[in-house]
Amino acid sequence: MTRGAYDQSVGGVEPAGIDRKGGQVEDAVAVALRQWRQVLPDADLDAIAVIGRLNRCAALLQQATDAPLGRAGVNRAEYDLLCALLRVGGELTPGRLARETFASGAAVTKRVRRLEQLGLVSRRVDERDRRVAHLSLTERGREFVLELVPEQLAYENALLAGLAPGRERELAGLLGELLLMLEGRLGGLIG
Amino acid sequence: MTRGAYDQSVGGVEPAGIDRKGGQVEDAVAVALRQWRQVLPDADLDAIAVIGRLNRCAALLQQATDAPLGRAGVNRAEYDLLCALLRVGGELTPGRLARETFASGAAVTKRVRRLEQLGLVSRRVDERDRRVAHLSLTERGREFVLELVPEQLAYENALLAGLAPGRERELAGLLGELLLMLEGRLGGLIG
DNA sequence: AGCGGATGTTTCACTAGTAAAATAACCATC
DNA sequence: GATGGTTATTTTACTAGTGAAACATCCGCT
Repeated sequence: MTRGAYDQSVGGVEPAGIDRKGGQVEDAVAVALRQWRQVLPDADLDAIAVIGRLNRCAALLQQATDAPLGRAGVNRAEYDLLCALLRVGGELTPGRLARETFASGAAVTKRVRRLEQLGLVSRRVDERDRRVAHLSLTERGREFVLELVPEQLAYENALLAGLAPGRERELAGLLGELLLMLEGRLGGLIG
Repeated sequence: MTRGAYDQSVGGVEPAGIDRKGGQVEDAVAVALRQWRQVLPDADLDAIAVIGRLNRCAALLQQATDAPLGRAGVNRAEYDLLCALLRVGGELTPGRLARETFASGAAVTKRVRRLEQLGLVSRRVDERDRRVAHLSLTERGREFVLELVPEQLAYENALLAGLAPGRERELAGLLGELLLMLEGRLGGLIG
C-alpha cells in the first residue's frame, strides 16, 4: 500500500494493520488500544482487548474461509445450512434450521429457495400438519457437501496452523467458556 | 421456547442453544461438534472448535453491544467511525478512516454523510490537494462520543464480567496471537 | 361445526453493505 | 501547457439480510 501524494500522517498516527512499537510486533487492536490510552488514560479498556480482537478475528476468518466456498459456488450461509442438514443426518423444518444456523426465518426461506433451485435440498410437506415443511439434502446435495466439508475443514485447519496445538486447544476452551456464558446471559440481560 | 404441535425430534437431535450431556452444560458449538463426530468420525474438527465459537461469540456480542448504541441513535459502524476520529485525536481522510475501521470506501462515504447530517462530523478540503477531504469530530460530535464511550465500555465490561479476570487476560492474549497471525498471513495466503 | 388464539412459513418493504464505474484532481514528462 | 497515468472519493447497481405483516393451518373449546 503506497502512500498518497504526500504523507498525511499527523502526530504518530499509523495506518491500520501490522505495526511495531519498540521492535515488538503488535496486532491492529493493540495499536488502537495504545491510542485509546493516550486519549482516555483512565478508561478500563479490557473489554476492547477481547471484543475488538474477537470481532476482527471473526471478520478476517470469515473473509478467508469464504474463498474455497466461493469456488464451490455457495456462500457461507448456504454452506452452514447444508452442514446443519448433514450434521443432524435427517430432515429439519425451516424453523428448526433457523435456530440451528442462528438465522432469521426469512433468511432461511431465501437460502432454501436457492438451494432447492440448485437441486441440493428438497422439501416435503408434513402429513399431519400441512404448515410444516421437512427439508433434507438431495442425493446430489449430500454428495456435494460430503465433498466440500473435508476440503473446507482442511483449509480452516491450515489457517490456524500457525497456532501451536496447545494454544489452539486453550483458545477453544476459553472461547467455549465465554460462549457458554454469553448464551446463558443474553436471554435475560440484553437491555 | 415451547415445542410445536408435536415434537419433531429425531434421533437425539436437540434444538440449538444451551444443552446438557451427562449433566454437563455444553455450548451450542460443542453440541454441533458432537453431531459432527457421529457423521464424520474421522474428520479433524479442531478448526470448528475455534472458528465456530469465534463466529458465534462475535455474533452474540455484536447483538448485545448494539443495545446501548441504539439508544444513543447510532449503529456500531458509526460508533466505530466516531471512535477512530476520537482515538487519533485529529483529522482523518476518508481513505484512512476506511483502513482504520476496516470498512470499504463506499461504506465510509455513506456513514460520514449521515454523521455530517447529524452534526457530529465535519469535513474540510485539503488546500494542497483538493481531492482529499479531512474529517474531524465537531464540538458536538466530540461531546457525544466522549459521553458514549465510557458508557459503552462499562456495558461491554459488564458483558464479560462472568469471566474471571485472569481468564479474560488469557483470552485477550490468545486472541492477540491469533489476530497477529491472521493479519500477517492473509495478505499472501488468501487464495 | 365453527370460533379464537396460536404456530410455521413466506412475503414485503426496507437497510446496510459491496464491487466496480465514474468523477475529480494530482504529478511527471514531453 | 497538454498528455497519460495515478490516486482519492463518490456514485451506481446490486446483494443479502432484517422485522413485521400476511398467509395457511392447526388445536382446544363450546
